[in-house]
Amino acid sequence: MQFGCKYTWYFINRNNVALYILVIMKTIRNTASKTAILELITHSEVALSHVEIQKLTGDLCDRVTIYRVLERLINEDLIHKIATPDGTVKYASCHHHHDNHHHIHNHVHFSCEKCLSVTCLDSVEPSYKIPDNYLVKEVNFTLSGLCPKCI
Amino acid sequence: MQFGCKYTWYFINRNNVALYILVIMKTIRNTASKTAILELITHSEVALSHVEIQKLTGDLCDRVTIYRVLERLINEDLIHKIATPDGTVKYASCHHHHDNHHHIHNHVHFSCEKCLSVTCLDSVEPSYKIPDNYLVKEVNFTLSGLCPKCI
DNA sequence: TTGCTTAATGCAATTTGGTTGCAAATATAC
DNA sequence: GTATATTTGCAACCAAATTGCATTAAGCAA
Repeated sequence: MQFGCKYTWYFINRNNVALYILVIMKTIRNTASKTAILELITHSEVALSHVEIQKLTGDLCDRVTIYRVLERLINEDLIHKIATPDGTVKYASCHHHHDNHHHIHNHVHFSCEKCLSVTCLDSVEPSYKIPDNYLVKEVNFTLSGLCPKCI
Repeated sequence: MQFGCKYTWYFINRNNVALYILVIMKTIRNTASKTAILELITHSEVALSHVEIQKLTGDLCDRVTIYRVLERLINEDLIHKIATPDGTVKYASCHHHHDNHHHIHNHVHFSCEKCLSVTCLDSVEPSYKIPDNYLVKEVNFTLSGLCPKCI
């Protein structure tokens, strides 16, 4: 069998049933839009919304492309999505402050109600207790109020 | 001066300027839509979105009315708004578990990534430390993963 | 370098979520 | 019951996000 893209065959034998699994590997491409948007987010002090990215990139690319690039960057684990308490979606770069014991992704953010900025608080480590019939995979901790600049 | 609704006059004297302030008291009315929507939210195990409320109420009222009723219920402090990690807005009834020391409104929720349900975790009390150049007014703590039903 | 394959983009159209203005309906006080 | 202001329904509007499809271009191999 021949394919133009990269692929691998896996073989497993389960319950006397032979399975050949074809894994097609999608090659991720680097484009001008993608690198520019990632640059913007990683160099920004605060988390950025789609409209903010659109204004900052100007006519670099279509707004639909921005959506698709953001989606890809999330899949590649280069950025993460933040929802502010009012439901606005923002994007920030990942710093990978994982909980070493349980490999839980921690997101600690501060959302200023005055200037509407969202900042990652990498130094803050929240602690909590939860009934063990829940499986926690991600911790999303958003504090809101006034940031140092607006206080 | 005469008004059909309730009102009070306040008088203050500040910097040699006399101010008469008229405070008009809006009377809140109970309607079929309002009671039905509040019933729905208070009796629901999980937080509900606008579309979910719309489906559950059927043709009880217009979708605009739902928005306006929800807004009023929030103002009356009977329900509160929750933003899930992906940016979806949901509504749940208030249980008033305030932080006794700082009078900060605590919102602790669990968001299931499989059934997309959002539940209030009233028993969980997160602890944290934050640089004191921030003024924290509200704490929004959302854990995500798998809920007991989906585990 | 050239050509091939498939990922990524642009554009238009569409869907979804939420808001606003205004006339009509209705809850509450008297 | 009547008066009055609140609430509702409807239509229109707006912004945010998604989808389909033809076109463009990134990256691999020869």
